[in-house]
Amino acid sequence: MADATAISEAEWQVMNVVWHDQPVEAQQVIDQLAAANNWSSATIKTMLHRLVKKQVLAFEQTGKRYLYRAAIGRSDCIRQASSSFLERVFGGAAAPALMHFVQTSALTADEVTELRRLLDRKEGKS
Amino acid sequence: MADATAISEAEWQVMNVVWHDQPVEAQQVIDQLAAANNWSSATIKTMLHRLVKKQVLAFEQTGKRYLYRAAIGRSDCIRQASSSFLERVFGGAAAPALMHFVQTSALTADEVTELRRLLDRKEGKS
DNA sequence: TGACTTCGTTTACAGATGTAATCTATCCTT
DNA sequence: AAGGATAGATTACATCTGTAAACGAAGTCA
Repeated sequence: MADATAISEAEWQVMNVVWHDQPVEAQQVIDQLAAANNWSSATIKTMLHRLVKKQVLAFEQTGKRYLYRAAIGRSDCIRQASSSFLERVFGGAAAPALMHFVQTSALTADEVTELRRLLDRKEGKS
Repeated sequence: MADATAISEAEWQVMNVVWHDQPVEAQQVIDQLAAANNWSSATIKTMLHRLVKKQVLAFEQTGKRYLYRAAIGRSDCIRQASSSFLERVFGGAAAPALMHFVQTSALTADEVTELRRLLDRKEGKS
């Protein structure tokens, strides 16, 4: 099944930090995730390593340390994860998924407005 | 990480058949999935077995055969998978996820209308 | 009633994942 | 320059997943 870029649960957490703070040193990732997840620093190092091997992360060496940065855009990964989720859980049907999220989420008035705007645009196009 | 009920990719396929045709015999599942996924019948039997062990599936024995039926509602699983997806990919923020899906999906006019209706209701409540 | 078929159970095995200890090379400090 | 701290690499290991063959019991057909 392995899609081109399959990022696991734990790896997503690491990548989210990377995308946010890029470029980052391992230590920064550790600072942000170790305590929160009760992970040892070794665990995070392993994940960084695996992400590099999967070519989701790239790094540039400065002296002894590495500076990591994403090799794949966050939006690409989101696209891929979303479509895989959609396929798996909703058989690929976006509408039911949307309805589910609309009904089960707390949305601010602004968010509702924005969504409505996107829907309008959508309608115009069809 | 294993949430109460973690259903894997392949298992979702099986469950989708079960929820749809419930109660089902193994053979029915095999008929619907084996060819499409290029799975041997043994593979599907394994998945049924594992789902029973995970208590996602229940069965009732009639003679030699089993009649399987879901032990967990589809909507419960959807809720759980959706929230896990949301957490993992969007850090739990529903609005960005919704926007993503609205923008990247093809929606019929009816679906758009329905979504708008749900949003209206949402707004009324806040 | 014996042979064949079929269904569920067991066993198998490789790769992915979560989780981490250990090793090694290197940089900083005294 | 020697010693300690540290970063990345290597090794470890249990569990989960995908995928399936093999096995044993039971129903079916001739």
